[in-house]
Amino acid sequence: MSDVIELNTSACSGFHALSDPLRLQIIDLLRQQELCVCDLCDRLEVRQSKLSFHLKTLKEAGLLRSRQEGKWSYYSLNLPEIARLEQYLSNLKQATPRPSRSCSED
Amino acid sequence: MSDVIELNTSACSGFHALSDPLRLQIIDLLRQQELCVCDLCDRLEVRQSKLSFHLKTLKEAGLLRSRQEGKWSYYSLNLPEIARLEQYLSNLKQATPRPSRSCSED
DNA sequence: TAGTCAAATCAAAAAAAGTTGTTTTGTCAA
DNA sequence: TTGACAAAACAACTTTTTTTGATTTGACTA
Repeated sequence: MSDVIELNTSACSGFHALSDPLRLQIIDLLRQQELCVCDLCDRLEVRQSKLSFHLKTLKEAGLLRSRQEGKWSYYSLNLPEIARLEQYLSNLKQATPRPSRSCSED
Repeated sequence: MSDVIELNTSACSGFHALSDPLRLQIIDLLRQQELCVCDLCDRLEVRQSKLSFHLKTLKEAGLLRSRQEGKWSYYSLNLPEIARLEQYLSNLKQATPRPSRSCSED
C-alpha cells in the first residue's frame, strides 16, 4: 500500500516533468547524445537560467543524469526512470475490468 | 515536422493530466470499471466541483471518455490515448545514440 | 593571483493551475 | 408544471509554477 503511494508520488513528479514543451524538447535532443548546457542553450535558444530551471526539474524527477567535466555540465537521459513511467502506463491497461454498474443500483 | 509538434502538444497535455495525485487516483479507480461522478465523489471524498475540474482536465487531454445516462455521467479510461503516451516514452529509448562529444571540440 | 567563462542560484514579477462556494443547466418524477 | 437531484460552469481567491535579470560559485588559464 505504501508502495502504491510511493509509486504514485514518483509517477506524479515524473509526469509533471514531462508536461512542459521545452522540457520535452530537451529530452528529445538528449535522445541522441549527451549534451552540455551551453549546447542545449544554443539549440533551444533560451536563456541559461531558464534552461537551468528546467534541467533541474527534469533531474529532480529522475529523468536526467548529469556529470561535470571541468567547467561544463553534461546532461543525459536516465532511461530506467523513463521505462518506469512507461511501465506505469502499461499497467493501467492490464486491470481486471469489473462489469460497469448503474448508479441507481444501490 | 508538424507531426512532431502535434505529437509533442498532445503528449504534453497528456502528461500534464497525469501530473496530479488526485487525477492519478481517479485513473486508478477507473482501471477496474466505469464510474459515475457521484461514485467518484464518494470514494475520493472531494467536492463535486473540484472533481468536475479534474475530470475535465483528464477528458480534455483525451485520457477519459464520458457518457451520460439520465442525470448521471459515467467516466471511463480511454486506453488508446494512454497507449499513445506509453508509445511516446517507448520511442525515447530507441534513439540511435551518437557518440557524446566534448564541448570544447568546436 | 586576476580575469574569464559555464552553470547554478536567487529574488521579484508574471503566468498558470487548482480550490472553494455558488449558480446554472438538464433530466427525471411527483 | 414543480421540486429534487446530478453534474457542469463560473467568479473570486489561493497556491504553485515559470520567467527574468542579476548575482554567486567554481574551475580553468594567462
